[in-house]
Amino acid sequence: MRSPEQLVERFRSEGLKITPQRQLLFSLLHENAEHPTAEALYTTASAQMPGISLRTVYQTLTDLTEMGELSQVTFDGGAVRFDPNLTDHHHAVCDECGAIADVSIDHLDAVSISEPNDFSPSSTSVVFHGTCARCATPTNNLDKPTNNQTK
Amino acid sequence: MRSPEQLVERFRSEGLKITPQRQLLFSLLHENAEHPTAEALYTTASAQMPGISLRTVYQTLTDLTEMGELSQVTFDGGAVRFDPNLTDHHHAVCDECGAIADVSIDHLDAVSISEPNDFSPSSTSVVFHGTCARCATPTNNLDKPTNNQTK
DNA sequence: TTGCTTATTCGCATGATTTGCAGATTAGGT
DNA sequence: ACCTAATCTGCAAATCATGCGAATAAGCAA
Repeated sequence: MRSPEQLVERFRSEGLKITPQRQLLFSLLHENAEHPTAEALYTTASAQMPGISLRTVYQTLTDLTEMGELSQVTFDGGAVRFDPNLTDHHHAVCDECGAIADVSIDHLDAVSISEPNDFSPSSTSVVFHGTCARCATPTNNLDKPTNNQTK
Repeated sequence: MRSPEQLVERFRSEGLKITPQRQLLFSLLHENAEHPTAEALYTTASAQMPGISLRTVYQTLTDLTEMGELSQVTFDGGAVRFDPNLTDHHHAVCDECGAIADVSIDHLDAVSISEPNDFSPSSTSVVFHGTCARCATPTNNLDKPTNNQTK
C-alpha cells in the first residue's frame, strides 16, 4: 500500500473525498505488518476516533482492495485479514499465538506441478505453519502476545 | 479417508454407532475429489435420504476431521471444504470455474524461507491459482461445469 | 424379541463475519 | 455561504457454522 500522503493524492485525483475516517485508516494500515482483521482495525480506529462505524471500516478496506492498494488473505477459515504489503511474499502462521508473518521464499521457481499436467497456474501462494521465534523461545514466556488464532 | 467398510470397523471399535446417515456420508465422501462444502454434501445426501439434517452433516464431517479421516481446507475466505485425500498433496484452484484439483508437487523441499530466519515451519502448503484444462480448452465450452467459485 | 442405555439425530436458536440499504452528514467546489 | 454528490452510519439481512435440548434409534443383554 502506498503512503497515506500518496493515497490522499490518488483519492483526490479520482474525485474521491478525503474524510477523517479514511485518513485514520490510511495511517493505521501504513506499513502495518500485523495482517489485521476488519474488527481489529475497527477496535484500534475506535480508540482514536470514537463513533467511527464498523461499516465504514469494511467499506474503506473494500475500496482499497479494489484499488489494488491492499490484498486480502484468509487462513484456516477465519475472518479476512488485510495486507498492505504489495511486494511478492508469502506467509508463516504461528500455531501457538496465531501471529502471521510475511516471508520471502527462495527457490519457489523450482516448484512445479507433477500431477496432473493440464493445469496452467498463474500464481502460487505458500503458507507455512509452525512456531514463531517468540513462541519457540522458552524464556520470555511472560510477554507473549495473546493468542490471535483465526479459529 | 479410509473405505466405508474400514470406517464402519473403526467406528464400531470405538464404541460409536453405525447409523444410516453416517453410512451415506461415508460413501459420498469415499474417493470424492471434488472438495465439497458441507452444504454441497447436504444437497447430495438429501437426494438419497430426504430428511437428513444439515446439522448431522456438519456433525459427521467434524467427527471425521477429528478422527483424522478428513482434512478441511478453505480458499479465499469461502466455506470450508472437505478433503478425504490424506496423501501428501496440494491444491490448484481454477479461477474460471472454481474447481479445485489435488496436485502433487516436485521440488517442494527446495523451497525455504529466506526472510525472516527465525520461524520454524512444521508444514508447508501450496495453492496454485490459474486455469484448469477444461476451461482452457476453447472447444467444449458447452459442457463446462457451473461456476463453483468460493467467492 | 423385548427392553435398556446412551450415542445420534434433528431443529432451532445463536454467534461470527460480511454486505445491502436508506437516510443523515459532510467534503469540496461554485 | 451554498449545492451536490460522495460518504458515513446504523440496522437489517445473508452466509456459514456451532451449541443445546428433546426426540429417536443403535447395539447390547437377557
